[in-house]
Parts: sequence; structure tokens; C-alpha cells
Amino acid sequence: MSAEDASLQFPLHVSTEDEEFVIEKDGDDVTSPHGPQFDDQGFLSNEDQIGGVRLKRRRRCGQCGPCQVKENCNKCHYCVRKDVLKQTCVYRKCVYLRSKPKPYSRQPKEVIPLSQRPLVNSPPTDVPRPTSQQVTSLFPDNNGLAKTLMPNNTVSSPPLPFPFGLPSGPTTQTESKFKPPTSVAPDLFGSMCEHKGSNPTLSLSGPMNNHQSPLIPSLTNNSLTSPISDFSSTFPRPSIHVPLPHSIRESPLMHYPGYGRAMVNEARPDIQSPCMYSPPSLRPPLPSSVSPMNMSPFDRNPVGGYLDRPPNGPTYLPNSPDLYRPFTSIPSASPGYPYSTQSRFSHNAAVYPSAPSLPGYSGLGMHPSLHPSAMPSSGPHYGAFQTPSFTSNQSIGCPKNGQCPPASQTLDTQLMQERYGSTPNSKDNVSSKDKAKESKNDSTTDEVELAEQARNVFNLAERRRRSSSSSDCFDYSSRKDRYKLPPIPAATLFCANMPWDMFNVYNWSRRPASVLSDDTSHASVTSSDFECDIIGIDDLQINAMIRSDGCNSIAIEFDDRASETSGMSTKSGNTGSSQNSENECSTLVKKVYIQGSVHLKQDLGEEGIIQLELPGNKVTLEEAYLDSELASYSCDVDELLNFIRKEPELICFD
DNA sequence: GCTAACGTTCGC
DNA sequence: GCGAACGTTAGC
Ligand SMILES: [Zn+2]
Ligand SMILES: [Zn+2]
Repeated sequence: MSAEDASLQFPLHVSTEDEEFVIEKDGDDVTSPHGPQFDDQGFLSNEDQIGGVRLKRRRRCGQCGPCQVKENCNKCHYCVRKDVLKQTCVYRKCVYLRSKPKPYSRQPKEVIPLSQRPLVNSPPTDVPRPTSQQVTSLFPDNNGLAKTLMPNNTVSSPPLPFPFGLPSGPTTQTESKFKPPTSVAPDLFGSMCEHKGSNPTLSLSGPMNNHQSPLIPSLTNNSLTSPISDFSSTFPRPSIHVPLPHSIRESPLMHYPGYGRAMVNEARPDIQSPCMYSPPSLRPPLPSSVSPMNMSPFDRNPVGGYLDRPPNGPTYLPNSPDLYRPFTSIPSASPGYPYSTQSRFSHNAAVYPSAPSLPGYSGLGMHPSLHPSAMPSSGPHYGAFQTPSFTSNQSIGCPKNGQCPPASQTLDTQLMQERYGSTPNSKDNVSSKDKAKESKNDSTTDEVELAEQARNVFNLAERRRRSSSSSDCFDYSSRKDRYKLPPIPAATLFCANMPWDMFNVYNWSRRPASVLSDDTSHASVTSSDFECDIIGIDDLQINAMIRSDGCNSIAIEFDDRASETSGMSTKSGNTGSSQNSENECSTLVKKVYIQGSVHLKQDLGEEGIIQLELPGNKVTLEEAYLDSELASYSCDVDELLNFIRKEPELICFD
């Protein structure tokens, strides 16, 4: 790679709602060796542009996913015709260069001293910078750089931006100045806390923190779902609906948390599966009560914590590298295709042949901002990237609303195959819509209505938000263009048949959540087929049930039965977990505490994916039991059963 | 509006 | 000087 790889770290292009700024490192001046200063379009923003004449080309940002790709695919149109077209590989095309350059008449922008700049790091209105508000994973990659699924199905990890083990909290000047997105996600935990305060319910029984209860190796789930009616009938309670606005969505920014960190192209150690980690600064806003003292992320694994489970975990768990992957961040493509405008990357069968072979979407938050057909039909599959933007007023909400094109089942399937070596039953996929419809029809009217209400709550808010914000956007894609956007792979696909399906926290004893979907409508409906168990977050002293309608919103509901819960909890708490199950139901397993962390993933369809990670010791499984079907998901059933048998807290019904 | 082509810029 | 690829525009 050449000069292009010595990509930009500075200046940063920061914009607020109303202003755009160019950020340079303190001490930098316009003639510093860090290079020229660019404005939001990457144009020189210093005296070189005084007079409104752009003199310099933009350069690749070096931080986006495509910029992390170091090799040409040699398959795409531009690669094939490189000599003539002289364009960069479609998989390497910087996200920020995909927007149409502004005309030369552009006026220069003010260069603001770093110390005076707002911390809000949002994209310029006319450039598809990832926004700080586009978040899917609460646990993004540690290095904050997007990764790309390479043709060989490996993840092309971008250079590590800062040393592993970087102490949390303010460290360097740079670190403190370039805070990660301040708006990361709805403060689910904060909501819990709030709710706790106003509606205190006692915790689940048992010593949640003493680890006396059986530990189950980390659980991961991919579907927090429940039929609403079922759930509601369980116990009346206040419901906190957490609409998932732009905050919880695919967020490239979460993968580039530090526009401002000197993170580009630095050497990185060769680490194993640097996927399940997150930068300290980007962890979800867990209240201290939720984050156990021993949850230092850097204790968790060599790369900053948050492994699904320890790398040397129990053997009965699938010994798959996938276990140490993060949940795939599913791009949210359609709703706000940020790119441009000149449709430089719009659908062009010549440039992007063979639509059915969409290459692997990036497992790390981006996927090509290219029409699926842009990708080469065979061979390497790069996951290039896109930056979702939510200024578009294109389809809001899930395909159920009839506003979004469905994700491509074909592509999803292929992606599954490519990424995980397993593929959902294609028939299932093909018929998923029908099944979804059936499922929906089977649902009670109340269920449907409630689910729709939940979605509508979000949709309304989101429409408002988007409509208010879209006006100041520059040249976003036309409606026509937007409909050219690549489909969104349904999140469930990425989880289907994944190792973590073995432990679907919320669906134990129920069918695994490995329901494949070729569109989010199916995901949504499918979600409603599931039933949630209760999770207990001990420090919050609440029982909370997290439910998603599978599309646009997540509801966190808290057990309102204070007295009942109190009694139960008190009983269990006093007696310890060892006494509370046998008397209740012969089929119950005692409260099970989870070793490691619990990953919760919910496909929100067009809105992206929400991923939560909870400390395992804060999550209990109640009335969970492992049936043969579920056990079959283990790669080593015998070992798993042995584990259960050995655990006095677990009851094994042979 | 869209793309192919290519002049040009840029970093090395 | 060279490779890479950005930006422009003619042509459709
Ligand atoms: Zn290529
Ligand atoms: Zn880039």
C-alpha cells in the first residue's frame, strides 16, 4: 500500500448540528507534519483554501472500514479495470470519499482550536461520517476501527489504535479530549436505575454476587423476545419502553470511536481474535452498581475484556473461534444511505456485477455501501462499509411497515455460509416471510397490536427526529437512490446455528432462537414467538424482563409485584440459592448464575442491532432447563451434561 | 442522472 | 518517477 495508507488521523472533521469544525491536534499547525488540515469534506481548510478555492484533494480517512482494507479485491470492476478507470477498489473506497465533492466555490471553514471544540463528535451534515448516534454494539471493538471481512473469510483487523490495556479513565490528553461518542445508546441501565428508584422491587432471590450458585459458562443469546401477551400476563408491571432511535443502531462510529485518536495504521500486536472487546471509553453506561468491581475489562482477556467466555473455557462449549467474535454488527443500510449522491456507487451492474453474491458484510459494523451487485460474483469477499445515516427519511421502521426493502435472503444465506461455514436452511429462509405471516396470524390480536404499538412508538419518534434533522443534510440520496441501497441482512442470520445459540438465556427450554430470517419482518414476528424468562440484575434490585418486539423497540419491564417478589426474594435470599428450587417445581433448576458475561442481541431490523453485555454474575436464569434439543447445540453434550451433573445446584433429569 | 475515462494530485 | 486514486466531465 502506498501513500493512501498513511491515512489521516488528524484533522478530525467534526460537526455539530449547526457547525462544522476541523480538529487538529494541539500543537499542530497548518504546516505541521501531520499534514494539511481538511474541512469536513476533506478539503483543505487552511489558507490553502482561502478564497473558497479547494486546492487539495480529499484523502481517505484511514479510519473507516474500507480504509482498513489493505488489499484490492482484484475482482471488482475498478480492480479489473484499474488501469483505465483508476479508481480504488470498491471495497477499499473510503466511506468519506464516497460523497460527492463539494464544488470549488466552497467557502473555507473555521479551524477551531482543539481546546475550544465541542466534544460532540457528529458528522458533518453533508458527509457520511458515522455519527455518534448510530450505535449498535455497546461493546465495540477495542480499537475502534472498523474491520472488514476479507475474501478469505478472515477479518481484516485494522491496526490497533492504542495499546491494549489502556487504563480506563482519562489517560492522555488526547484520550481525554477525544472522547468517544457522548451519545452512545439509550441508557438502558440508567433507565433501570431510575426505575429502580421509583419502583423498587426486590431482587431475585439468592446471593447474586457470591457465586455460590452454579456457574454456567458464558451465555450468549441473540434474541430477547417474548410474545407480549404472554409476557404481560405473567405479571402486571410498569413497562419502560426504550425506543431505539438512532442511538442503537449500526454504528460505524462505534467502530471508530476515536476520530481523534492517533490510531491509524499503528502497529498492533498479533492477537487472537480481537473481537470481543471494547474500548473502555466506549462501554455502555453501566452504573457502578451494575459493573462489578471485578469487571475490569482488562482482566477479562488479553485484548480488553468481554470475551464471551474465557478462551480456555469449558470444553463442552463449542470450541469455535466464533465464540470470541463479537456479535456481528448488522449494518443498517437502507434507512439512511448516506452516500451519495452522485451515485457513484449506486447500482451499476457493470461495476457491481452479480447481485446474488453479496460479499460478507463486515462483521464489524459496516458493509459495503454498495449495491450488492457491486461485489464480485465469486472469490474474495470483502466487507466494505457503509455508514448508516439517519437523516434520510427513507423507510422508517421495519419492513413490516412496508417501508423498507427486505434484506436479501440470498445474501444472508451466503453470508452465513461464508462467515460461519454454516448456513441456514435455505428453504427456511425462503419461506421465512410466509412463516412469519403465519406466525403473526397465529398471534393474538393483542400481541400484534402491542407489538405494533411498540414499533410505532419508536417510529413516530424517529420520524420526527429524522424529519427534523434531514433538512440540514447535504445532498443525501434521493429516494430513488435510497432504494438502491443494499438490503440489510437480518441479524438473526448471524446468530443462527452459532455456538452461542446453545445458550439462549431467554429461551431456555424453548426452541432456540436460531430462527433465520431474510428480513426483519420475519425477525420481528419470530421474536414474538419467544418468551422471555426473567433476568435479575441484582445490584439493581429488580427483576427485569427485556423484551423486544423484534423490530424497533425494546421494552424493559420490571416486576411490579413488589410484595410477591419481595417475599420470594427474601425467601430465596435468606435461604440461599440452594433451597429455592426444589420446592417449587420439579422441573426447575436452581437459579443459575452465569460465568463470564451474557450477550444479548436483538435484531431491530432496519434500525440495526442492539447488543448488550451483562456481567454474568448479574444475570440469573430462572426456570431454565436444558432439554435435549437445546443440549444438542452443544458441541460436546456429554461434557455439558457432566458439568450439570457435577453442579449440585443443577438438577439433572436424566 | 449515471458512468467511463482520464487528467491530476498526492505520498512515497 | 511512480503507483494510487481523487475529481471532473464528456458522453450516453
Ligand atoms: Zn476491488
Ligand atoms: Zn475511510
